[in-house]
Amino acid sequence: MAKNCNFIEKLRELGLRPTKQRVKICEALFNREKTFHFTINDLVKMISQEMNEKISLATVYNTVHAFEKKGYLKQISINSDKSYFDTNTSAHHHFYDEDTNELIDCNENDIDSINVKKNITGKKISSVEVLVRVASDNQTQKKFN
Amino acid sequence: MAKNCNFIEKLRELGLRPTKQRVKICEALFNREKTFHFTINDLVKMISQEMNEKISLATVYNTVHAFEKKGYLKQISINSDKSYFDTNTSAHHHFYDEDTNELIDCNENDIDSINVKKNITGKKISSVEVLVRVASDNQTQKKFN
DNA sequence: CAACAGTTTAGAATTATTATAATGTATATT
DNA sequence: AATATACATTATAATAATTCTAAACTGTTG
Repeated sequence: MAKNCNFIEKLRELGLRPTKQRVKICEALFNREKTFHFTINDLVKMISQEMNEKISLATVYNTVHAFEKKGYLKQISINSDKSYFDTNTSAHHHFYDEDTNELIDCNENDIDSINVKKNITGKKISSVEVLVRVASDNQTQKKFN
Repeated sequence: MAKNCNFIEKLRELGLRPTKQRVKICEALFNREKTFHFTINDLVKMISQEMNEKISLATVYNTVHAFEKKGYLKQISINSDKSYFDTNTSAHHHFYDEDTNELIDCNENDIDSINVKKNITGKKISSVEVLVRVASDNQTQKKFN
């Protein structure tokens, strides 16, 4: 952590102007040892509280989406109510704790590699994601018809 | 397909009053041969256009969520922008066509069973879902730091 | 340092969903 | 069958997440 990367250079390489807002957001997201999972709301709160900086909500959305488009952030699908992002953009899976709404990374060894046997003509697989939901108690499923 | 199940009885068994709106929604959802994927919006449109019935948006939300809570519908996580439901509540995986936003069921044979080796103490696995995204062209991922 | 294109911003607009409170209706009881 | 009551439906308002807009601002290039 605190690699103090030259975010200005990084941003420039991406073709994004290194504005002070973007650099701050980089510091918030990428100056970390561990993978970071967040919602836009988390991030805005973090920046304003921990970093004592006010960045417009729209700018945070723009920037996060710009980073996502460039492949430096990944969007994670959980239950639709919230939209999570992940600083770990490599192919990896997640545990989702339904009790605490916490998202946990899977290591490579936690899940055997997925073997997709179906092929859709004209399409390439762009990702294979596994979401393992865990909870204290389990519910059973029924069939209607 | 027109199994013409007795939805009134079914609803009653669930402890849900068989109102005409609920029966209509059952007809829209469960009178089908194949699994059906939909958003609330799709469903409302279908009911008003194809079935020529006007059911309040709030009622559709309430009813779909009631069915989900009872385990007769399943919510599927894709990209957060839309919330899909599935009439197939058994454990199964999905393909998601990023070009057309279409959701396709996986058969049992399309993906080998997932072996989850990690164990979270005090938690049970409540589901394991795989989402295979497909698209015409592929993007590569990069690392920021 | 001037000019320009790309950015930020506050606030409005949009979209999805949930809450509210009045009205309606299925069901059990008479 | 009429009635009471609890549960449902509805239109509308409220909330939340996200995107749009248009004006002001700022990196960058020359």
